[in-house]
Amino acid sequence: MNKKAIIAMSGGVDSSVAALIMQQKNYEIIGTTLRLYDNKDIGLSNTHTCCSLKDVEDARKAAYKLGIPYYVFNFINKFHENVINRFVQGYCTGNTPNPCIDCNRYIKFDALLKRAKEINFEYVATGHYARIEHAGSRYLLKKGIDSTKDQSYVLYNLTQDQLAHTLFPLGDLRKSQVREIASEYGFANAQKHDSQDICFVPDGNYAAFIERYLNKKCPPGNFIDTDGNIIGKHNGIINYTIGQRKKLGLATGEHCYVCEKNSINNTIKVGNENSLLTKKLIAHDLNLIALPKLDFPLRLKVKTRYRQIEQWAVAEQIGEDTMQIIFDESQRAITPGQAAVFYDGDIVIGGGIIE
RNA sequence: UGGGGCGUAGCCAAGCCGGUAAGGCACGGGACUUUGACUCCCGCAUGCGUUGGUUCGAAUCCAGCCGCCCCAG
Repeated sequence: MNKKAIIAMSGGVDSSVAALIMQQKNYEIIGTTLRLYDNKDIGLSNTHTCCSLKDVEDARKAAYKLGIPYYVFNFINKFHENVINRFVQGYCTGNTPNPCIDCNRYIKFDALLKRAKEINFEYVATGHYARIEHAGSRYLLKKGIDSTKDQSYVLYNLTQDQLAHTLFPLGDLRKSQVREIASEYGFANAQKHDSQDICFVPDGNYAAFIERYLNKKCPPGNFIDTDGNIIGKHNGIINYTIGQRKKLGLATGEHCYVCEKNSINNTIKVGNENSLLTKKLIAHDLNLIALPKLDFPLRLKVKTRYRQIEQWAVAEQIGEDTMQIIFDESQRAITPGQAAVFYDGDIVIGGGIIE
């Protein structure tokens, strides 16, 4: 009997091709799109057919072409609770969260995987550019072959059990190949543009989203320089993130960057480029993949944001759930709330949240 | 009131022995990007406090007026 897999189909070219490949590998598959929010929750009118609704139609079309069953699963409550809420709370406490990481952690590879098991499907497959390898006693998460598209960073939270039941059919392919395959097969979305921005903030204005969600304005406060002098007014702490230069409105003669956010005093400290440099970070909420625990300091590479080349560092586990990272070279704008992900070559050792 | 100095874009600022408004910051737009940022590219004063004058030509020279700053009584 064929193995059974649920394919998470976003309506994009990647997950469509992922489904095609799974089918060609003789898995018994069904396609599904996750309903994560109502249009009205994200400030779009119900009649607005852009974004999520359009994507559902694209996914349905792809599934129809493949001749596979297709369902829409409702995860609105879970998404609200575990992704949107954490996102909003993160910003309000002065952090800069990455909601894609939470969505993978709580929705795609937790809620969806559980749903799959309930209906006797062994695997969840997605269109992520990453690879999973069963090596010895452990499942390893590795970078996708296409380094420009690698998404292992946003998947560092996967557990051994989740990895055992997850498939990434695109991990060995390049994006250009995926588009070719889609084109040859005749998927309508073969040339569809890559998604960008946070999915529940389609206009990119996440600060306006937060204020709408909380139904209150985030209070303005002071910009202070590195000596503590007040040098201007900010529009609310959620509008800024560490390392940000634009939209500060501070004409000091040189570039000014956010280097610290204080949600208690509602102040934002700004300084020059050099004041953003740090060699050390502490990450908590750890998930280790390649090994259960780090028994001794390990030399590896670390990414502190999605689009970044990994940097050499030494990692030392200093608590049950805490990792200390000391970089060889100073890093620019290490940002609380973002994830630090540890790599040994192509292998994801694990990761945690920067504090 | 007398003496001195200064008024160029949202901010700072060059130009000032006349020849048709540098630059930086800020801001706006675009590129990049499946998070927020960063980065890169493009744009950004028909006008130099104001009114006249001299001149082929004035931010630049001259005069009046307005405003601000400093010193002195």
